[in-house]
Amino acid sequence: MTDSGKPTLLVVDGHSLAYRAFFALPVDNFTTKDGQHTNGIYGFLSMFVNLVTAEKPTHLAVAFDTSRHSFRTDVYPEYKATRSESPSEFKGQIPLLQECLQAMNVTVLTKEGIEADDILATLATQGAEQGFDVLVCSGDRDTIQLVTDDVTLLYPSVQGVSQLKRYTPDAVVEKYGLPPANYPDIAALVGETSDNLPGVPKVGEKTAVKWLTQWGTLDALIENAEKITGVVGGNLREHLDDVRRNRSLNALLRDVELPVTPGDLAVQPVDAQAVRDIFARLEFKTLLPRVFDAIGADAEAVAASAPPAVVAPTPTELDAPALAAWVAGSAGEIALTLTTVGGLPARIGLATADAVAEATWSDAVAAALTEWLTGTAPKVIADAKSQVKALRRAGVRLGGLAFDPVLAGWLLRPSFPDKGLADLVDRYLDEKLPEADPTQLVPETEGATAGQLSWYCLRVAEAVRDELPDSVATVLSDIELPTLEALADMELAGVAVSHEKLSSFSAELGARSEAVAQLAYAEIGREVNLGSPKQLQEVLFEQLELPKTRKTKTGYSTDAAVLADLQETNPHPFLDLLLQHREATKLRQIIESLDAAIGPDARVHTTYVQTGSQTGRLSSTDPNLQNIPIRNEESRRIRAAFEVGDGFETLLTADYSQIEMRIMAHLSGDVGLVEAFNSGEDLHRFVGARVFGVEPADVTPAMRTKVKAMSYGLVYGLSAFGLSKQLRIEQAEAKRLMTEYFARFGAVRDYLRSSVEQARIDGYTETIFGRRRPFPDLASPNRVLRENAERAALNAPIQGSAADIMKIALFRIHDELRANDLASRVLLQIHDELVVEIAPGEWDEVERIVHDRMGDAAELTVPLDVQIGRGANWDIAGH
DNA sequence: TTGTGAACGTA
DNA sequence: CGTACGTTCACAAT
Repeated sequence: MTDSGKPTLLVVDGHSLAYRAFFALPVDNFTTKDGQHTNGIYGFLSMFVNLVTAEKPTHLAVAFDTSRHSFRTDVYPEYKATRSESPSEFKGQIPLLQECLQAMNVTVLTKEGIEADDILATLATQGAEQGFDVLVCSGDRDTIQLVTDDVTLLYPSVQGVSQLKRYTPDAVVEKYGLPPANYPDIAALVGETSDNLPGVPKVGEKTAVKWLTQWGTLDALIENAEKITGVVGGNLREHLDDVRRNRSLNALLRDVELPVTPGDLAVQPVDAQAVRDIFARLEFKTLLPRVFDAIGADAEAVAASAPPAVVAPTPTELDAPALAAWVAGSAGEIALTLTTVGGLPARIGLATADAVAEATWSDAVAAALTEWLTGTAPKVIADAKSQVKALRRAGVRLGGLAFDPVLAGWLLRPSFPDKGLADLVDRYLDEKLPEADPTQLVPETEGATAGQLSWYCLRVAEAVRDELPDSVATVLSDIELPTLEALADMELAGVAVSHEKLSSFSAELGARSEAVAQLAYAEIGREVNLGSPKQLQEVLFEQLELPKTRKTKTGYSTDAAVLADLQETNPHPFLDLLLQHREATKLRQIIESLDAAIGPDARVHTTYVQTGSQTGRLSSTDPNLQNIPIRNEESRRIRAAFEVGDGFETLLTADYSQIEMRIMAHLSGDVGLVEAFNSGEDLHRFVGARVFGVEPADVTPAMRTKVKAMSYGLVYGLSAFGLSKQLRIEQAEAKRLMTEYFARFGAVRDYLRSSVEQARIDGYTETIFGRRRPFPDLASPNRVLRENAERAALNAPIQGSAADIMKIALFRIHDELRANDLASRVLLQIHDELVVEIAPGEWDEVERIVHDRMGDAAELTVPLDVQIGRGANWDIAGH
């Protein structure tokens, strides 16, 4: 009810608003477990709830189009004909949205051959006549004609569906210069491209308004068309038929026969149970209370429909012998959780389907459980690596790791940002994992105990398993879990890093960067913060008046590529000094953080995040040891600080050469590329010879550089534009290069194309070993999103297969070293490289194991080439 | 104190 | 307008 005391009728165009929401919301975050997209539904309902909350209508209806076919297409078959078919991902959401609205007891109106806006027009007209304040919410501009003193249009702004612009008669006049009733006249003259209604050429809003103001009505204008001078006048006379047609089509019907009248549309409380059911299917959680609040719901019905609250059982506290007996008496899988303090076990909690037990960790507990813990009895552990490490620190090597729901959840949805047990409980059980509020000294809610965590872990594991395709389950059991065990040992081992080497280098760089900074200040006559892109922009582009090149979100780029470009076109001593300063401070910063990470054992222990990538690679944090510099001579001094540890003889490095190109050769079966790898010739020389039509011996360094960039670029979905930029050559030449390349290695292109096409059909890509990565955006109507997805989908099977192969090699080496009682151990993995610490006298045997297990990790149509290096530090070993 | 963007290191 | 990562700093918002 409005201030005027009149009832308020809100009528909404469901189709157009859901369509806008569909484009506005990222599909990744709005896809159910079954793969149903819900972004349009969610976006619409969210906006709808806000609208109802803000406007508090007393009467309510939502109208939908039935199909593209309408009385308008009967009259003018080309109507909306240029509109691309709305994507099937969107269309499938409409029936579900209507189901939601029905559950909310909101009247849904459709009529064959009639568009939603005609229904709105009819209800608005009737509503105004019957004394309602009417609100029309639509994304179609034609509804402007409905605006009167009693009818207000709410129109979504460009920023998104959440921002609605209010069109009252005054607002329409302000925006268009004419009252609402004249809007269709303007639109008829200007035309509407999205509806495929061409208007008068060269006539825009301004001219249309001028004419209509002058002549009063469209009919008067048409009658006086002869009097209009100039080219536009001629255009008008030539297109009078179009104008008449437009005007007749953009007039909304106000007398559609409907099964209801505004009076029938009184807002009713939602059907709590039905809303809960459909929202559960769509996996909407936060929306539920918002709908109950906004539309209203019977409190009792809401309570009655709520699923019974799930409360974790209270664990039984047991002593060591009782716990051992509990384990012995339990059949099947047992979930295990160790809470830790300082990296050592603190409490142990166990759960089966019907019992939960826990105990404080002690030597007695460890002793009582050792047989079970180290044996093959199957255990389920969430985020197992940290707990496996804690147990190893306590002297127990866990056996029988059967399942990790966190790893499994990541394999199912590698893009999901949070993947801990709490997120899985939320997603797969639709429950909340009790967590103590860390900001409160005395938390209101207690966090789950070790036993309860195990109880949740076991239930989540069951739910996740249900969703796991066999091939993905195999990746988990045959690749990820064995890898986890190897990573735990690598992290515990750490790598010896020389504080002395680092600190002297750091001091050197510190002095240099200070000296360079002073020289740079002298060049520009003042001191600025050389690390501040903002201040640098001022210096470069204002003070020195250098040409502005690449834009960033916040201004102009000052990155190394831009500075190098500027140095070529507008040499200035400041540029070189700035680059030198950047380099020195960057190196110093890397050194400092590395130095800070050296532990009391003089070693650095990184953490490998097994769920850290979307492709299957590992990532490394605290510190990241996968991005230690190597590119230039100076930075290699950092690698020289990674040394063989006390009690060991030397370091070994082993890396795959061109593994991604080899995988490409294998997957594409390209005869030329396969031959390249089997010929023993240098890959880029071989490819260059083919592409440029010369003998391998005659391939110049420039030719080699080009095909090398091309080959690597292929794996990333490189374009001619990108290639030309990277090689600093003309786009035409880059294009020619690509054409020549594909003429010789056509199967490569065929493979890349078909793999993206297959991914579009399946909705995911797959590696050689069955690891999947979903790509919902391949179906996106948004070109940028779609093309980004295409490049990522092209790369995923290649990068992912390489990651699989390296993981397999890694755990087999790890396992074989242990099985053969060798003290040598793997320390680091850098995607295609391993660093191994060799114990005295073990070089020969370990070298053979590493070489062979890396070489036979996968059976490809081309050999896997492995390069081995040896040295007292990483720099020497890496050569 | 926290979040974001630019920049830059690796494969 | 080339994929996949993590870290640091400056700067703005809080």
